[in-house]
Amino acid sequence: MTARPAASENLDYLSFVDYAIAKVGRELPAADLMAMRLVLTLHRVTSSLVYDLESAVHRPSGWSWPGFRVLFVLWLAGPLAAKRVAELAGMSRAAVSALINTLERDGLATRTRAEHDRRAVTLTLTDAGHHAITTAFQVHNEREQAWTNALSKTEQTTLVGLLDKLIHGAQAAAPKTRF
Amino acid sequence: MTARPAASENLDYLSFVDYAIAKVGRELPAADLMAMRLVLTLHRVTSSLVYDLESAVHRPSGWSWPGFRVLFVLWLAGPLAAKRVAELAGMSRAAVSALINTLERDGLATRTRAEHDRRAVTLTLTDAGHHAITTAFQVHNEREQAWTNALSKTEQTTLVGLLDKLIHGAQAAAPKTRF
DNA sequence: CTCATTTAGTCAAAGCTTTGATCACCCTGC
DNA sequence: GCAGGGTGATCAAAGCTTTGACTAAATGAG
Repeated sequence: MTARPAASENLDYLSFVDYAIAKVGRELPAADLMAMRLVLTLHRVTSSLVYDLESAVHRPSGWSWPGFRVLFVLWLAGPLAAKRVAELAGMSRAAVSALINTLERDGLATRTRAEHDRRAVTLTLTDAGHHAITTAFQVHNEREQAWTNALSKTEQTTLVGLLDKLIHGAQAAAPKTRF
Repeated sequence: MTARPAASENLDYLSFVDYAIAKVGRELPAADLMAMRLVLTLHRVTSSLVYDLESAVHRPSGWSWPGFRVLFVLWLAGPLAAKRVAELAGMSRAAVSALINTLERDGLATRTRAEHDRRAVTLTLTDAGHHAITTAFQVHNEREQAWTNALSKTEQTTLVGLLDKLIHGAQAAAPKTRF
């Protein structure tokens, strides 16, 4: 995990983490290098993972990662108000609104005015949308397995536990998480 | 970590993970639920973290998270060709090109034609850019500490180790990671 | 009942992202 | 020395993101 920092000419995306930590340690001795390493690593792992899933699974099928997230929420939590979709998928209401334009155009979801609240819009998966998400999810899940197979079941459980602890602790520290 | 799945009306961004896993387990018994949980959790933790850092630290100072990433790379690895910045910051050359337009306009970085290769462009931090990134990084790092304080030092080390193992394993499995 | 406040959704502006041209330049082989 | 192929940067198109403004509808206080 901490190979000897390479010279700056030989760096790549991953080895840059070690290099950066060594350099910041010299430039700003007061910095918390462990916090820095953790955030940098977390971000790089997740970016690589999302990039891989999007480019290997979703874009070849003609959709985007955000579109997948919306379809996924609608698939599992049924017809929902746009506001609820935004909360569960972790995006703004405006983003859901824009995304639904695309999904509706492609025939995957529909927008209907809600019964009791005429401001609200209810989003529903079409049959085509349901078929699309179940098909896509299976390929998606196979790819997830390819990634997680690098860890034993015990390690996977430990990792999830630590991530849960991290996010619940963060909520307690009251950072601005929107969610 | 696995509270009893809530009814769909009471879900929020975090509890949706448990709900989704329970539901997929019923709908698609062949799915690997642990892989699903790991990816979902990893994505949600990282999104929350990035959103917090961006909205609490970077946007108030007038820059974006991607802009920070470019400045960070230039700060630590010195004047660099645009291509190298793209590799180290984990974005496309086109993205760097667009980002530098903004950074140059704001006086934080400069573009100069490279000596030996007149196609290439060398990116350099201005004094203002250097001051901006060192100031921003310290606030950034304090916020990183607020997050990571939820874990003990031992847990932090374990988490980084597991993330490293995950990404190195993923590279071995040859997914499309770009990096 | 009515006026003020809150809330849902959409739009606009600005920025970042990607892929796929396109142009300029380097470099190797003949 | 020069043609062909490879490479660096930029641009264009399309999509997603955010915040903030705006409309319309629900709600609540008096």
